[in-house]
Amino acid sequence: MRKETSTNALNEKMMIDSCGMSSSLAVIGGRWKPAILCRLSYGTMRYGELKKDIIGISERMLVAQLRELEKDQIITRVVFPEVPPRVEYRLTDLGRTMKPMLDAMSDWGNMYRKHINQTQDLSATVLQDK
Amino acid sequence: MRKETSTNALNEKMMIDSCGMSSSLAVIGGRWKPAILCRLSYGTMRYGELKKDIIGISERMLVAQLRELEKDQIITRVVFPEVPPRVEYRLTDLGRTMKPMLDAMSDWGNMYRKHINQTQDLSATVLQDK
DNA sequence: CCGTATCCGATGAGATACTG
DNA sequence: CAGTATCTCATCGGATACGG
Repeated sequence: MRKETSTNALNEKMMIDSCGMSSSLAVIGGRWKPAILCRLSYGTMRYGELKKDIIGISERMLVAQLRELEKDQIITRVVFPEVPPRVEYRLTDLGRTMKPMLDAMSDWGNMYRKHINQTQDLSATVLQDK
Repeated sequence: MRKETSTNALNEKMMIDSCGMSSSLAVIGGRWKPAILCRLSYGTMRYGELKKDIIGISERMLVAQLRELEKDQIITRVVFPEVPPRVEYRLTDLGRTMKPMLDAMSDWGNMYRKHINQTQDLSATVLQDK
């Protein structure tokens, strides 16, 4: 970034050069984490609510992604010793610091989709800016 | 955004709920695209420069990622009809609109890594904010 | 209600050798 | 110089059945 001295042959260097983006992607990447984070950013949710709300996710994947986010200290899992059992998930303080990043990604993604749809509609099969 | 559409027609709803994040991740996600985008955000680069600079990437993956970014209209590939051949890659106007998002991701990722390293150093085996 | 366990196909990604 | 072509293995993600 500042200078590209490629004398260091470590992948660690590559990650530093990638400006922390790789670290962010390691936490929020994957198919389902955006959906989970987007929902929890609005507040606490129960397991069943997440499962019902995120259309198409399997229980296996939901649990796996929640466990990863918990391990990464982005969310917390609160178990209520009741019958029937109840488990709530919420963002940690660290998780809430993601908001500017999530907003930026959401904004650009929406803009990008509109742009792609427009160019597709206008030029149909022809890509004239290539 | 690209490849999920075939299996489940309801995924469209999920992606809208995910606030465009999925669209962004479809474009910038993956192991090598952060490294490529980060470098091209500083200006034009030749194929060989990218290959030399991004430690550990195989030619196969470099070409594949560049082709995807080109298809997504994020970068352009400029071929100079010279001997020896020369090919330059640069961001498109659309690609340059990613900067706020890339910066936000970079900033959060760097902050996150510092945070994780600190809590590891300080609390060792104990996680007290759980 | 809130998960695990198991199986399996699709995709991502690395190594190596070759080419216009 | 700037790529292709194959082969291979690891990981991601889906379906289904079962467990506390």
